[in-house]
Amino acid sequence: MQALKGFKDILPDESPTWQWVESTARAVFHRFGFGEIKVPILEKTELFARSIGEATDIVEKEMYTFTDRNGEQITMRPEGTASVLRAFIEHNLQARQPLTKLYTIGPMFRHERPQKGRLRQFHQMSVEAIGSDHPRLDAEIIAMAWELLRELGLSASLQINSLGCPACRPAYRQALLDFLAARLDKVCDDCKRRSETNPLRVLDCKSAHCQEQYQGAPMILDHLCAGCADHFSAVKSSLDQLAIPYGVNGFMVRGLDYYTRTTFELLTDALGAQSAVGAGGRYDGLIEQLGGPKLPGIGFAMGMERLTLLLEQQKSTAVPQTTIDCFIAALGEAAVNRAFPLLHALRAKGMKAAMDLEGKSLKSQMKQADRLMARYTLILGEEELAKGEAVLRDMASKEQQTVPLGDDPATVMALIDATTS
RNA sequence: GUGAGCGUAGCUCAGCUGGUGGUAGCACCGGGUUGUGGCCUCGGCGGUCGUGGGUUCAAGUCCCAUCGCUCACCCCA
Repeated sequence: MQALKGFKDILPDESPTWQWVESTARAVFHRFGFGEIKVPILEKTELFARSIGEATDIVEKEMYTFTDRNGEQITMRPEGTASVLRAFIEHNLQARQPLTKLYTIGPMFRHERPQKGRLRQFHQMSVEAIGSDHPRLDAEIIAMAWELLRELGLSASLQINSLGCPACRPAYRQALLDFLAARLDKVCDDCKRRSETNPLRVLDCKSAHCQEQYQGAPMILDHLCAGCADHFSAVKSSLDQLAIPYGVNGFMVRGLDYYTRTTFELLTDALGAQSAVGAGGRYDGLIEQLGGPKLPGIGFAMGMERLTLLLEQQKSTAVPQTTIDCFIAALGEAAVNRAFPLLHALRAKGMKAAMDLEGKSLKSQMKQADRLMARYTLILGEEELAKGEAVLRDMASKEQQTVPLGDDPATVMALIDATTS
């Protein structure tokens, strides 16, 4: 038996890295005023079709969609935003406060060919701010993503773009299509296809030959309406205020249809082709499109596999090590009988404690203590036991002291506490 | 969906033009140290060579299929 293609077990060795990413993210999100929302993994297929876009690759060929026992078309979420907005609308969250800040963390599913940093079940931290179209909010959101990466000890480059709005994008799109129409016979098959499905993406083609054809192509940033142009320059100056470095990339296009105005990506060069560790943008018409109030919003997602890969790749020392407070090494049946309830008592008092249950040699038990990175080892031998004592060894300094066991097993903990502080 | 590379011990890998699977390293267990970890040293445990066919006297090695992994394209976090 083996896991499905593109599905992966996260083993205990890797868990500390994952937990650290998650706890750091939560801390940052909370500091920026975001609250956690937990949303279902399954939704009606229609939700994703309406938000992400019928013609996108995700909806067209990557979703895990099936008919459930009641004959309903349901889908395992391929991203987080749609579900969060559905919940926002369903529970009228806009009625509680003018600006709603939400994040969710969990698995997403896309049937893609697995690759470095890309799995079929992957994990994202997804962040949404709903209720304002102020450009400072865009900058604040980007700043939060930036700050999270900084606190994780990772570096990435920030690229931003504006995709315009329903007032200016259609005209630009038409101008681009006109431009492409004259050159369609000279470009690669991918570009021919893209000009049908997502013309804005054509300009980002990697082929040098195609790039030659696109010299002088109309650029979205030159076709923004006054409102979008002002918004974009305000976003840029707000980022300047926060001293967050960015590059403007007029080719950057998102794969989801709902984006408007500001879009951004956080890119790394350390993950091969999967260079985006985080990306997002504004989606001002989406909530209304899903049947909710006419409210603007902006959000981003970060890929947890990619973050943990980066941390492991650079052997980050920031990830806290798993250690234990005390290992109890007991020698002989009488000592084990004394140690076993002591172990339980220490744990009940909040201590990370461990002991060997197999009656191994002291040498073996010391090795276990070392492997578990125990701060202390409490050695309970026949001799000490007879005197109601034990030996407490500081594993780093190798200093040992004889300690009274006392009637209450937890006195040992008090002693360790005192020694630690 | 397209293309390329790769599957040998828990992990990292040797294994030549087919001829008995490696005293390999790491990890694990034990001894050296009859009650003291990391270093050292000695020993031990551990393998359906991904799976199924085929060629051959003989296949880890060659061929086909299949599953999986990896990388890139596409797309995307």
